[in-house]
Amino acid sequence: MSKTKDRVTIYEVAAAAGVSLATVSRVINNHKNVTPATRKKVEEAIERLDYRPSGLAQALATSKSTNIGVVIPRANYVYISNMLNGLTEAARDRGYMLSIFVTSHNKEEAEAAMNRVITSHVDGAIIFDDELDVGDLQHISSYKVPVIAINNKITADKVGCITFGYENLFRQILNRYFEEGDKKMYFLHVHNAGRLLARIERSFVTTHIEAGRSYAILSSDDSYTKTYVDFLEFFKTTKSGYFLAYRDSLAAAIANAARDSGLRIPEDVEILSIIGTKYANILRPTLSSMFIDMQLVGRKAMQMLSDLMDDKLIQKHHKIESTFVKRDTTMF
Amino acid sequence: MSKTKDRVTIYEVAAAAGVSLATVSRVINNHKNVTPATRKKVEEAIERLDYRPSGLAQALATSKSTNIGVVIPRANYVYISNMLNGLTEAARDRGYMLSIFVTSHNKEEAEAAMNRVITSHVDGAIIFDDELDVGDLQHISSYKVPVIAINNKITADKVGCITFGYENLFRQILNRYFEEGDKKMYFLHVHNAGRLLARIERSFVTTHIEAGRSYAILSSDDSYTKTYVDFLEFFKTTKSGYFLAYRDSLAAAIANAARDSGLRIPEDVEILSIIGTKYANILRPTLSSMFIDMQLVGRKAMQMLSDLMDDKLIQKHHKIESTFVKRDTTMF
DNA sequence: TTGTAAGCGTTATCAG
DNA sequence: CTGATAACGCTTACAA
Repeated sequence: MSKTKDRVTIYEVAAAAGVSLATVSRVINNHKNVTPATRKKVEEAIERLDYRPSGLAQALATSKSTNIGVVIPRANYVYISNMLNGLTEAARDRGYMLSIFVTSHNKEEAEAAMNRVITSHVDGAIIFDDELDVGDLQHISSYKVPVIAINNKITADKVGCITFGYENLFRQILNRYFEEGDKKMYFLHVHNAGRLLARIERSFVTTHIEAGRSYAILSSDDSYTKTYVDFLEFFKTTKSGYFLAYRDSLAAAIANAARDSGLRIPEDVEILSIIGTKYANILRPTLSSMFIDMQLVGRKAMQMLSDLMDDKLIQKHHKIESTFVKRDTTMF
Repeated sequence: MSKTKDRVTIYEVAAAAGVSLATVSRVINNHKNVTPATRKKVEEAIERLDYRPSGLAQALATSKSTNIGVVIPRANYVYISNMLNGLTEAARDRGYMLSIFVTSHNKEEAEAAMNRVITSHVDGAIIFDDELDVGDLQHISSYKVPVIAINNKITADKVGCITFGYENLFRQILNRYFEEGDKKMYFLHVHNAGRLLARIERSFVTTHIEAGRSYAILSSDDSYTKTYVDFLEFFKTTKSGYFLAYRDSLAAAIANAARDSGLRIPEDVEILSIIGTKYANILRPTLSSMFIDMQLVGRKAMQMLSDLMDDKLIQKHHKIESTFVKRDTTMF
């Protein structure tokens, strides 16, 4: 049988060191009131037995798990992994581990994830899933789980949030283009790409309507190859336009298709990548893009959560502005 | 004070339903031997009190945490997030959560991470950090933690591994080039980029030596911009070469610098991206690259771990071969 | 079918 | 300074 030796417990250490388990506990928690001599005895026993305390038992006894739950959508976008990176580093610096929960962009799964977060007994949660509403988040925080919501404007008792400043800048870009540019604008609609995109799409529509401009929504798959092929077809008949794509790879698909169709960028075809990453600068033509430093978002979220858990988060809502970087795919 | 109501426990549910806590436990664990009537009473009480069992207490009682520890290097490379994605999905399908531990590429941190994995009481671990050796992994598995090591050929009692088939293919590519190509080869050395790169670099050297060929190692920073600037300089004096770069962004830096220096790809400058991602196909020129499906690696790792935990992993070592895709940056 | 009680591995509150 | 002992919230024989 694969019965390896059972986990060494604090009792065995106590026995080996000839003290009580209480003393061992004091040693591993660096409590004062332990004679150097006994401390040494205990430490040697620990070393000898290769003892590691059980985080589980500690968590149960102290009701602190040093675990942070992170809920993210399943899509493996570069910007999400950037955020995860900021999160992991900030968490590590504070001595927390991260438990990852993935969801799709749908409400049921998001709520199921919530339940798993609750039962998993985390000390706090960072939730990047805009399918959840105030009720859901209040619900989880009623379990004494402080929450930072990302991309979801919600504040409540133990709930803080980080939102992205996209729409203002986006409108500005459009309005400026209405004045100085001359091409018709096309928005790439991606099904189920989350509420952020949906909100931007709405901005796109209303800004056009307010300006009395015509526009078009193009339905797209969230895949480079498919989009590339579609646009090769598209550019057979349409020879110019200003295209707004959700992410770099989609924007690149349009750029590549345009070039391969003999169109000039940005003279004939202009493209804006809405959620830019570092690839916007690596791809050729370099992509004009809107940008948010997701690594920063991750770090900030962890910092806010940390404050929230200590009951000293004053600014419960933090807004991170996006920036616009003009590169080769737009005129301005 | 922020004293929200305390967590509802199984006792309160039992009291509310007028049964004992054992019965409640049976209900939440779907044990048979519970009258529909009592089951209903209990379920109503659960609903009414909005009760969620504590995963912590369950884990302690059953010594199963349904948690898998994942150790990954801190670098936020696309291929790592791809793997993470495969991992998260496979884990979710099996009802596990993932606890993430990040390390840098150094042995001490890796060992510290090991300790955290051990105390965190996970049911199994997936370790993608090639700084650890057999001893370290045996050590963790002596705590009854089954382990799958990725990119590290180690098998032991409760240890399985996934390795990458890189070197053979790599040597093949080089040897073929020795026959048909004519440029001098340059290997981009990146400091602290892990043992996989180091191993490939060694292959590079020995293959050249065996063939009696001269070569060069170029020291590089792991940054697109820095590499791009360096190569702009480099191409002022050197006008041709076959360059081997660790990842897509570095390969793109060379390609862009070459083009911006008026050099032709692949006639003057050839480039191979060693760890290709989907961007190899998006970038222009498209990058010839070696490729491993890291999402698959993640899924496979989870599957092997799952088998290992059930004591029915027969093939403890699984090798995943890389493939070579010729694209625009090489002649063949 | 249901209840009682002994763990699971710690921490923490008392006495001593 | 150290040692009993009661939690922490749940599972699981064993009894009833």
